[in-house]
Amino acid sequence: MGARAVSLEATGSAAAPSQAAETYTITDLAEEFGITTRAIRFYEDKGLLSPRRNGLNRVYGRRDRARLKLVLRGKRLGFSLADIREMLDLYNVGDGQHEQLKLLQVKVRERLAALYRQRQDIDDAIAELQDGERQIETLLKQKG
Amino acid sequence: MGARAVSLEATGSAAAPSQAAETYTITDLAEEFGITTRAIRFYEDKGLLSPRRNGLNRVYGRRDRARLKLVLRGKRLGFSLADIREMLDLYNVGDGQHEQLKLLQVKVRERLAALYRQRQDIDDAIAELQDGERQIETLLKQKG
DNA sequence: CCGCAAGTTGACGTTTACGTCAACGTCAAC
DNA sequence: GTTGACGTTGACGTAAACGTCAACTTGCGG
Repeated sequence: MGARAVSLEATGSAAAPSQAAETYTITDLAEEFGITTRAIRFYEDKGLLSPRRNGLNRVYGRRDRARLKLVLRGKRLGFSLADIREMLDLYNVGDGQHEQLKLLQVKVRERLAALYRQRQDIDDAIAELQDGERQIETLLKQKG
Repeated sequence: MGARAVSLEATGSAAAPSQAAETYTITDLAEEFGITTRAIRFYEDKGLLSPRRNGLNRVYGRRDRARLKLVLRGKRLGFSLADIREMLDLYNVGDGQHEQLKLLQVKVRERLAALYRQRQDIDDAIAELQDGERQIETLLKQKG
């Protein structure tokens, strides 16, 4: 269908500074962030995004784009989509209120604790593997 | 059925130092290593173990137990069961020959490289989250 | 007026390492 | 003789985050 309809000036234009609405198609965002359209629709299914519609077509505004950015950031930090959804929901209810901040703080600290544990596990594994590597080299020198 | 049949002296006895065969039932091993019998059977399905049989019942010897130990060690180090199978197979073909050692070395180095990358990612995430934590605290102090 | 590219929904497939039945066998004890 | 603990195989379920496919719809370029 015609998805390129509305997005006349997605990346900023020379003339017409009117900034009418700053909208994006699903492929605009997919390309910008290096993900697939399927992923974006999946996020919507999970309640992380809720773009407007032009008929059937999804129309993303600046806030949608910002939300997507937060989603990807959350993923990079290792949060599950469910976690991310929860955090985003919090921010949209009271918009940065005390309670929400507290909860976010809890989430962040939990994630940090998990990451510390993970790093410890990895360090242990690295140590063990380095040991193994040395042993292999010794064997290779002996019999190799 | 009768699984406790053969395993008269699994953990070493006072009399009868004959050490007849040193066999274990599946639950012996499961309990010793803190895993489920289902897991052990699963490993067998994947070709990681191949205990003898007493009729239908699995009978594990010392070598089986050693292999299982290696499997669990491999898992701790982050190898997939397929990887572990490959490595175990290598060790049983030529039993520690040059070629096998070389291949094992490659595997170990690959795994190390992956772990270094993972640790870097985790460190990045930790830094970002610590940053976020500070910002949250600042906001909480400001607006309390 | 037609085709094609881009969009849509919905359903099923993928991967890994098991968990969870179901339905059954069997041996030792009570 | 039956209960109960332990064993067996086989099949299906789970979780996460999408990929892939099918079957359509729609609007713009030519």
